[in-house]
Amino acid sequence: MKKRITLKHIANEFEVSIATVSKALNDSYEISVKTKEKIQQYARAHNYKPNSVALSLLNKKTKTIGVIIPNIMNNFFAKVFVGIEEKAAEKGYSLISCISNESHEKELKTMELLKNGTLDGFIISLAEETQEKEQYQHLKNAINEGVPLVMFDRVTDEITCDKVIVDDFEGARHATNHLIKTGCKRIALISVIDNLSVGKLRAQGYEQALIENNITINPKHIVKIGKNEDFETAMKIVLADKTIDGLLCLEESSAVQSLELVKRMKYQIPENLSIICFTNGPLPQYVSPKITTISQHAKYIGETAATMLIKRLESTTEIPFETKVVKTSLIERESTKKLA
Amino acid sequence: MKKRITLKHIANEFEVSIATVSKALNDSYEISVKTKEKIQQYARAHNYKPNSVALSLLNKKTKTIGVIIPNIMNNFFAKVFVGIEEKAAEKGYSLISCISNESHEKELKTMELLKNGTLDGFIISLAEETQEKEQYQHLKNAINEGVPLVMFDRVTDEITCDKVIVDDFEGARHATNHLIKTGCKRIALISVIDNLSVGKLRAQGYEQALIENNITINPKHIVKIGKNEDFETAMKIVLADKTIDGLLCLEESSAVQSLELVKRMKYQIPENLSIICFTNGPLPQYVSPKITTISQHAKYIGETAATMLIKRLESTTEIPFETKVVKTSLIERESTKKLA
DNA sequence: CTGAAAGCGCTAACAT
DNA sequence: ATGTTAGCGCTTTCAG
Repeated sequence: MKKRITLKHIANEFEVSIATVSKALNDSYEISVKTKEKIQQYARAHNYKPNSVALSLLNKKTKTIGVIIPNIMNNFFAKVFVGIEEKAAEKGYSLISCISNESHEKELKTMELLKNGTLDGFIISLAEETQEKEQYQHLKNAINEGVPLVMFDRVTDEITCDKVIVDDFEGARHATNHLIKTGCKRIALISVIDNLSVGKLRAQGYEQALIENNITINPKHIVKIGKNEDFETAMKIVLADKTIDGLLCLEESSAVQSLELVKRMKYQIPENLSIICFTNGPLPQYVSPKITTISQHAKYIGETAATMLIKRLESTTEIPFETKVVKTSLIERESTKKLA
Repeated sequence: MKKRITLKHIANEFEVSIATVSKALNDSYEISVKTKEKIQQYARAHNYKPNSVALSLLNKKTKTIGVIIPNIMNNFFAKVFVGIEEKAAEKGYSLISCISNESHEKELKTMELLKNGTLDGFIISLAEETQEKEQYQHLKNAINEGVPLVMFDRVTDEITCDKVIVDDFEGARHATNHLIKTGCKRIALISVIDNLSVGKLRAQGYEQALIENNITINPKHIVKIGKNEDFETAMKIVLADKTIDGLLCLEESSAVQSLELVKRMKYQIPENLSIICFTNGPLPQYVSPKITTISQHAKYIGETAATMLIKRLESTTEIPFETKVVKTSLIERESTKKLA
């Protein structure tokens, strides 16, 4: 085990000062070509790497971004993370990543912990619990302390900062419209995420589409299922209404589960019942029939968030805060009828 | 935007030395109770946080672990990551994470980049390309430079370090045996990962089970499908042999795809054809029939890897290298027959 | 062309 | 009980 070599070692080796070595390695014009060459060569041979901790201390920049994500097992967040990672790596930033696991406390603690100089800025999507409790003090603190922040997907109006969000309202509205255009008349909304900002927006988009099409909103068709309720039981209650001919599921797992259920109940899909769900992960495309989904362009969201943050970090001037809204796309598959 | 407060500020405030402030905040016996109280209170009021970069420079420890993962969209790796994260957070470590994206170059570059003092150690699973090319110089370098390393899942004998691996051989052997016990006589092996160490081990386990049961190994039943080959075409060629009554798929997506295919071909599952696959992700359990899987205990692997690394980092004495082998579990579902 | 000195924020041994 | 000094590894004036 050879230990890491420092400027000091090199300086001793050639009996010059540390400053000279530093300059030589930075190819300063102040140093003679001869000296530069021998020092650079020695450094290369001994695999010298500047200690980035020392540089961070000096520059008060760590070139590191903190990423706080509610749940990496969620396909959407995993994809966003990939986007962030790619952009960050491209721009020479490292990522310190934390999984809040939907816990407010974990989110808060890691933010406090990391605001100690290790990070230049944060990219965060709020934990479910944070959105439920509406406790945003930790975010306000970060802002106050001048730590740049970019929020994505699960955001809040309480905080003024850069944001990247999905056009959830429009995505749901468009999907609902699509169901209607393909002949569905009685569409149920299945939400297991009504505690999330995005869940609420999607529900609003659904209602808007119904209104625009002069369809009366039937509260019985709006199914909000909590963590502790049994999904299948709740679904059976809705599906007792045999006239239901469309399902808009606000995330993928409820769509896949519903699909299994209605298949067992002998529905023909999409003939008697159409299904669309949010989140374009592997699940909806591996089941049969393949489920039509609303893509949120997760990776692009990640890239955008990273780009926004890095731009702010590297800007010398003040930049006004921005909220970027990413449009969704409907990916038609087998669970919906074709447009005539 | 208030700026981060330092010991110096506090020292100025009370007209004492920086050392006094430092000691006061560390509750040193050297400092009078009065002084301690007023300084601590001031620090709290002004939200003082020690600058961890300065501390890292001083202690030559960053309390940060680098995690290099081939692909976070892969359910197995995502789960391992969760395990690592949980353990690391518990022990007060942060994670710098990189996705190698199966690229040797990305893996190599990030390792070189991060070996600059930012990290205390690495947890890594090799990129596919690294295993194919068998280029391990970057890992050897890390070892030589005294950077502790823990490898998991995709490892190599070329490197001597702590390892956490799955008992892939035994998992495949056990699964194959299970198929045989439930009546399967002609079992095909479906591998899209024969370029990976784990893929090879699983294939060996399969063969071992056949040998033990006096079943002749039929090369036509061993299907290795490369990245550029069409999965469905390859499967149809195998399934032209109508006597095949079992499939052992070495990862989940090929199992799900096979399932769809054989369902279309009107096989009854598990009556005429049984299926088992590796990796216990959501996919196999959401399809119908639910697929029997081999769980690798991904999260536990992550926890173990993190524990091993941290133990080494915090140990003052030399610890011999260890390889922990995690046993798989068979999770029986609907795609296999019940044992009599 | 090279070096001495200061400083990034902090701790610890050593005065006083 | 408090302060001084040195140093972690590096860059950057400013002198020489």
